[in-house]
Amino acid sequence: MTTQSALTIGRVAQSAGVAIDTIRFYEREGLLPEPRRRPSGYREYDMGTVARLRFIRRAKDLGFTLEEVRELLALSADRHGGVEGVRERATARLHAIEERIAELQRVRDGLAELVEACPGHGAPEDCPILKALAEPGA
Amino acid sequence: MTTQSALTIGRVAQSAGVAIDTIRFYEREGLLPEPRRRPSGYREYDMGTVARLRFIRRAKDLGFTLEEVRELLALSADRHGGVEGVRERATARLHAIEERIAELQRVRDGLAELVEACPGHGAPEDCPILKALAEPGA
DNA sequence: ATTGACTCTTGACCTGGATCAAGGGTCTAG
DNA sequence: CTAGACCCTTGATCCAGGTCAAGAGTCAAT
Repeated sequence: MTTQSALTIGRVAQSAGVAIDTIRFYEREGLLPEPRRRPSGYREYDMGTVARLRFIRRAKDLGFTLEEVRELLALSADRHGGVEGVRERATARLHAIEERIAELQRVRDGLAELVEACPGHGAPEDCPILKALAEPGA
Repeated sequence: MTTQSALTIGRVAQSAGVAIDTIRFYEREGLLPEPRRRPSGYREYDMGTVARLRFIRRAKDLGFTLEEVRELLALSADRHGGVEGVRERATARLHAIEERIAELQRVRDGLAELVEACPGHGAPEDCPILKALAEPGA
């Protein structure tokens, strides 16, 4: 069992490795539910929130936007049918990443060719990099 | 020789394939010099500006930031020593792109593994994607 | 009891690269 | 001459994902 001890926002932030402001921001954005409050107004959390914040961080590391994370969180709470949605979103993300990689590879190849062809000295007119940038073609 | 006929901002925008607002924005940002003006205040350009805008667009397509483009433009005007700088910047950009590709490939591999392992149905607790996002590890 | 660390709210600000709106002047084809 | 397309300036707005500041209240250790 994870504990239900009351954590302050500062402790949660520490445990989850995010900034305090980020937690309040996520709350406003609907990624975290509104927490209980002490009579003084202080937010009270438990370890579940820490886990949820780590979930968010990991999803972000996988390239999901906060909007997509919101969806994933909703789907993960859906006991019937949520898993299909999760798999769909992950697949879509995977394809997007693959497209981005392919695009970057094209850019890299083009740039690598230019760098190789450039002697690194001489007149600007003879620099293939500058010529490629200046030429009307492509 | 390229012509020195006076072009309005609209024609330049059309020829270079950018928005009028973008041209004024680049001028403010120092990527384009302040142009001559008609008595009415209308900006007047020549084909050199069109070429310069195309240079900027191509450099952006290669992943250079506007700040870097500014540098490239300065270097391209430096008849002595500019080429070394250009090659350096291009090499740096190339390395940054390669790092970004490697990073995305790691993300892709991680995500692909999860998607493959996920049956696409069943309970959320059994979904490897959700488990990976929820687990404390890594 | 005090003090220093913590938390609260509201609301502004940041990056990069534009893009748009409002309100007004200019140019040109017919 | 006039209509409509074009251009001018200033300043606001957008996107995502936070980050910061001010001013005030609270908590815990000494």
